[in-house]
Amino acid sequence: METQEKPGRDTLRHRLVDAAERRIAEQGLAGLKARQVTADAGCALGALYNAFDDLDDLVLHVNARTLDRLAAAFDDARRGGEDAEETMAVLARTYVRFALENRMLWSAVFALALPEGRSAPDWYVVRYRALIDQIVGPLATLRPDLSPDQLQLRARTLFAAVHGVVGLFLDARFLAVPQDRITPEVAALVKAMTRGLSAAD
Amino acid sequence: METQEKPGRDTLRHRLVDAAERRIAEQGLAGLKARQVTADAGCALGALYNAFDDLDDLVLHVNARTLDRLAAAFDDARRGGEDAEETMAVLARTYVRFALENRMLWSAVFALALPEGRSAPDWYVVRYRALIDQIVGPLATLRPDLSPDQLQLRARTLFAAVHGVVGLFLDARFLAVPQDRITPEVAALVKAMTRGLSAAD
DNA sequence: TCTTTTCTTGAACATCGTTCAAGATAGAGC
DNA sequence: GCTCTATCTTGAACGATGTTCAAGAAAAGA
Repeated sequence: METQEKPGRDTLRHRLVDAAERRIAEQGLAGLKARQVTADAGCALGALYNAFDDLDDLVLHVNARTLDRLAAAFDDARRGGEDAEETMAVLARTYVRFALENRMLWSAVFALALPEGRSAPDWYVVRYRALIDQIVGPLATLRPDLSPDQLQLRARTLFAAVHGVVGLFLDARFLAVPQDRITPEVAALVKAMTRGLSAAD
Repeated sequence: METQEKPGRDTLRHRLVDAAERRIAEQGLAGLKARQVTADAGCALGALYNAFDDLDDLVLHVNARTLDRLAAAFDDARRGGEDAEETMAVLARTYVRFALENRMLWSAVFALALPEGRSAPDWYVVRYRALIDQIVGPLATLRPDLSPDQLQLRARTLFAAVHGVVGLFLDARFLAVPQDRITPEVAALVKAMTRGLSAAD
């Protein structure tokens, strides 16, 4: 059902994603309204539903961009570390920094709740998997005891754990924590998870 | 602004929380509608706004119940462990089991996004803090090198990390993972985080 | 019993996502 | 150029939603 993306940088689809990205970055996911975003993109309300299935579909495209940017940051970061352990630490710092600098867009990636049963399309999942794969590399060096299958799973666990820490700390619903304490905590978490050689599993 | 809670088990407030809890448990947070919940509770639409400030306010009361039940489960669990390390492992298993058995209600606790700037009331934050405090105990035994302040922070980190793992694994948006693989991963995470004595921080 | 306060009601309002029939536009074939 | 067809565009309309509010009912106090 996903129509071919025309390469043009000035298609309606592109302008809509731009407008939605701005809106989410400024007002958060909840601040994204169909009427507002179509006005920003300079088209009628209904045109949105010709370009995309849904508002959720539009958000998915914004989120894909965000994931791509994080993946690019990971790419740079991976070149920074001397050994695998340092690479892992750099990746963690990169993640924290990215989340802090792109708060709204980053939360939108995880706040979007697809309706019951509807799962993300392949072109979206691919991006998430690419992120995990960047972790598998250094993790494999640090944990030669784990099978490829276990490595894949453990990389996701590590990602999810860091995600949970950053997310729950950023969310001011519960007691707010000074931002400069997040990075050390995440570093401790990652170090503990990667220094697992002495202890089994 | 929070009015006195009358003790009666059959007040309108109580019936509304009951109805909302059922609705969330069955349909998820997104399935909770003002008209539906007031019909279930047997009152008019407007009565909701006399009993509670808001729909969000109602959800907060449902979430408080959920947090109380998790705290009770933690209470039982803490009596189960021989030493501190085992206690911590039991707490982790308890958390995972609780989240799996109360999926919708548990996600509602973290899915509720208060409007910009509005933070949770004290009577709600107290419940979250109580949960963390149950972790601080065994963690203090395992990590005598940490100051009280660092302990409080590290307990939150641990909680948030486990939360992230369970949350991201349950969310079928990204690749789904068999449920029986979650518990071992969380166990490995907790073990790594508590066995930090040899490594610094 | 009268007065005052509190609770209850459901119609009304504003806003939202989404649909759709009608009009505009753009190619394709000749 | 002309015609037919397919696609894009439009904005009014629909149904659902959260919230408000004036009016009436019930309860509480004196």
